[in-house]
Amino acid sequence: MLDAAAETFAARGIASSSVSDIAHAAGLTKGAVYSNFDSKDELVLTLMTEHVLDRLHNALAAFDAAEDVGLAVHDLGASLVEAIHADLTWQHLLFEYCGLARRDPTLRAALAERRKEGRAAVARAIERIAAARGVELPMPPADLAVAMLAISNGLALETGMDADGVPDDLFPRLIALIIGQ
Amino acid sequence: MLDAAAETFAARGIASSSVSDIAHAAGLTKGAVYSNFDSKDELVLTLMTEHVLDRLHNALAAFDAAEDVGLAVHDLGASLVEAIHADLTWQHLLFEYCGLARRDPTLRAALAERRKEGRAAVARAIERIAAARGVELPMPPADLAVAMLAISNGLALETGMDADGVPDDLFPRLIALIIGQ
DNA sequence: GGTATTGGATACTCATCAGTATCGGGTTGC
DNA sequence: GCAACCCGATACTGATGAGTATCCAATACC
Repeated sequence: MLDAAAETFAARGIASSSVSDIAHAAGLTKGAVYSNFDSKDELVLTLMTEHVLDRLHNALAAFDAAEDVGLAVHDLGASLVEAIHADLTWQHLLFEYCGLARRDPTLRAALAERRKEGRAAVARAIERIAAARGVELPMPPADLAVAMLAISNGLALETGMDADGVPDDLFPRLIALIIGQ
Repeated sequence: MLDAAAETFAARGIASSSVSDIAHAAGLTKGAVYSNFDSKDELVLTLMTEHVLDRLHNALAAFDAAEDVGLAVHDLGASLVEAIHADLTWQHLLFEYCGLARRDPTLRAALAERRKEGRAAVARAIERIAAARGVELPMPPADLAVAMLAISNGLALETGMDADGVPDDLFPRLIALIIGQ
């Protein structure tokens, strides 16, 4: 059900997907949706929350792998880029969701909360890796976390507008410059 | 008329603004809109095109000012940040527009074209400034232009999700690190 | 001064979509 | 076996919004 919703949203966007569309994609009807969720909004919220947690989990796993296996910072960036590419559609969904949240105080608060947690988790991961490798960070881990997320999202946005001209390895190159190798 | 549309879009978003809303904001009615534009889509396209050109023009003016007055790179970044802050709403409109374009091949092509031009203009400005100051760029100007636009947009996105935790001066600090002072 | 043109108003149509009410059929518990 | 209960289907409602048809008035043009 949530999978069907995810597919539909990916194909048509959140706002342009009707509840019927979603139900149909799941091989069911509207009634089924409304017997599982109170409203379309709740469905969206559930789906996004779940996926955001997934993404965060994956990203942190990548960090941990980097720590364990001893990848260079550059390679870590590359592996993140790969994840981003595979997940471009999702990132664009997040952008739309972000736009929706702007006009809905409840949603906005919920999103801000989760985002804070996500940033904090990334910040801790950065700090851990830096400590493990003896890397001197050029700014507080929290700011660095914001920067990494922003660059990742910004590049995804740019890719969405015009995929040519956004080199695949731009992200790791930027990270390397910011970290100072 | 376009001003009214811009205000309405800023307040309610593009998709959630009805043609009546826009007309009303202009002190007119739907008929007036449809006697000036063939469709809502055309109105949106006109408005966004115009505003994108404005933004580009302003950004380039900022670059030129930097060159003339001899601001440090850091200060240039700060002045850009100011422009971004003032224009946050607009940037969020661009994100929504970008999402709309994803599902409309015509729109997508138009947006990609304008984006390419914008990036090229920024790249030329960067190259010019670097040459004027004898700064050695860490990567091709084109890539640097993409990076700057991406970081600016990424930070705007992040600010939209949770304004706290995105320091005002993060952008110039990142630029400084990337350029290497 | 009279006619054509244009910018805008009013009042529709038509489609879409969130949400509701109600019904059926299968499963679970007794 | 029977009753309570879900889960899902069907068939609505009500609202909204894009787009259209038509009319009106003011201005421009001859």
